[in-house]
Amino acid sequence: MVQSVSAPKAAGTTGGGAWPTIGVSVVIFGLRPRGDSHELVVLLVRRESAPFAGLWALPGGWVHNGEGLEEAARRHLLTKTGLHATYLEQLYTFGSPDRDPREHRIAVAYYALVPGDPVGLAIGKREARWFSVEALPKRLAFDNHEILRYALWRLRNKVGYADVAFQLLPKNFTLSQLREVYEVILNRKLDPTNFRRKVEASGTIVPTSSRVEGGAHRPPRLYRCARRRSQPEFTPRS
Amino acid sequence: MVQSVSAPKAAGTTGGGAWPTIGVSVVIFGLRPRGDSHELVVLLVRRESAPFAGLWALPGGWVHNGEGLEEAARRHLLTKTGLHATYLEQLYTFGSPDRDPREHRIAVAYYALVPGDPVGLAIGKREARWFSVEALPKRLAFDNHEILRYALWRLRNKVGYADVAFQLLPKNFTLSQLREVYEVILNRKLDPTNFRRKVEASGTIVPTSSRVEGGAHRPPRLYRCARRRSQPEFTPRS
DNA sequence: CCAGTTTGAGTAAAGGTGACCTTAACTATT
DNA sequence: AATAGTTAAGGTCACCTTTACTCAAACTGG
Repeated sequence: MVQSVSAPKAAGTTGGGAWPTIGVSVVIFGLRPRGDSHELVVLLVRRESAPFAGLWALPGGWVHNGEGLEEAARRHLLTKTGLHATYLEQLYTFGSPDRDPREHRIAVAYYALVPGDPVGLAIGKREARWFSVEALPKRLAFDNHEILRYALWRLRNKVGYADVAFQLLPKNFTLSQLREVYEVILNRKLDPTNFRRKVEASGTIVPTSSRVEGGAHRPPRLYRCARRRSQPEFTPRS
Repeated sequence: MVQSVSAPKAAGTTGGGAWPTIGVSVVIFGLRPRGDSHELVVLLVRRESAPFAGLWALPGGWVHNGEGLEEAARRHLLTKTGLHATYLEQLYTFGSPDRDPREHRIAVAYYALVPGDPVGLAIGKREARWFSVEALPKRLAFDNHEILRYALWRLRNKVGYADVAFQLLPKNFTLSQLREVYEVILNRKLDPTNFRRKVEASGTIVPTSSRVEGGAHRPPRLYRCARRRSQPEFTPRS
């Protein structure tokens, strides 16, 4: 029953901040064509004001009172980038007192996957850009480098045991496309035959009747995800 | 710089709450003798004041300004129970606006493992008790039932691929003891021979020169964890 | 019509897992 | 003193999964 009357107000140097404030940060993963292949990219926005003005940062912001965390993440995702994420999962909560020089601000980090080739961003006034995960800016605002590193680690892990790769593809896809997603995320080549057998046995994809014609090779069959909207295997509702 | 001046208030009883407040909750797992075996138990404290007065709840409380999240979890763990956890890992952040009837309070949940047989608690004034995970109170305060369910799910998953089981045992232990920890957590019998082979091959334990004498059977060798203080495989520093 | 590509299917070796058997070493009982 | 009962510790075998590799099918472009 520790109840403080003074609400957190732009605390930091001021003596008024009794409790940490809270916000969300979203690591948005996408797939971008690169040569005859693709690369894994993340979306960063340029900070306009202090602290870290001019540096690139993860999209995010405040959590309103009465607003759920995932709801807040979706809101910032949409208003800052115009993107709809098909997949959104809580990552970790970063709460080091010195991660924001102004005040003790806790960030609940999420990561999102957006399907297709998200080249055009419906951005607002903010400058936003996709960065290859292999060529990130040297310095990012706050502890965003650490958040990103963790998100990448989690995605690479998760792709090994959960059906999360579809979320980066359009509704229908060939097995080659799906395999390429895995290859890009894991950063290594996979055997086409073994990959096919594994994913077919897992029952997570369903063959379509249509094929892709026009290639200089045998026309591949199109597949779709067996159960659309696959969410995290255990989703706390709160 | 999404600094909304008009903050949604309606923050519980206090009129000043523009943003959600933040706290930590800790799921503390222990091992308790039961018959000639053991059972997995969690520590709950009785709430003295509203809301949910009289109900059992997870230990926890506020995060101070300038205090790290894990630091806060350790503090509440120690002051409310007198226990030192050998293992502490962030679980999930629960932020549903209606999880606390008074105000929007976000809870960063941790789970902890305490070694040995933690029968005696150095509790303060609060009433605290160990509950078997098989016989929890019907109703818990807040969304603590959900947090607990998730913690148990995570522990059961984690024990399959990470070396966390040692954390519930004293420094030296026999393979039978270690196996029993797995059996209790997973709630099923394991083949002693196959378990031995697997854990020996994993290289996570080191044989000691000593054995346990006095049993009505061949004296078992004592082992210890290969790398003590095994922390989460990826530990964000922030 | 042939070269080149990817699709899609199959096969054999290697490694891990689960079920089961056997011996070792000690205590308690007869 | 012998024996039954217990768990420790080591081994084997069948089965499944993974990995590496081979090969035919189907299409396009020259």
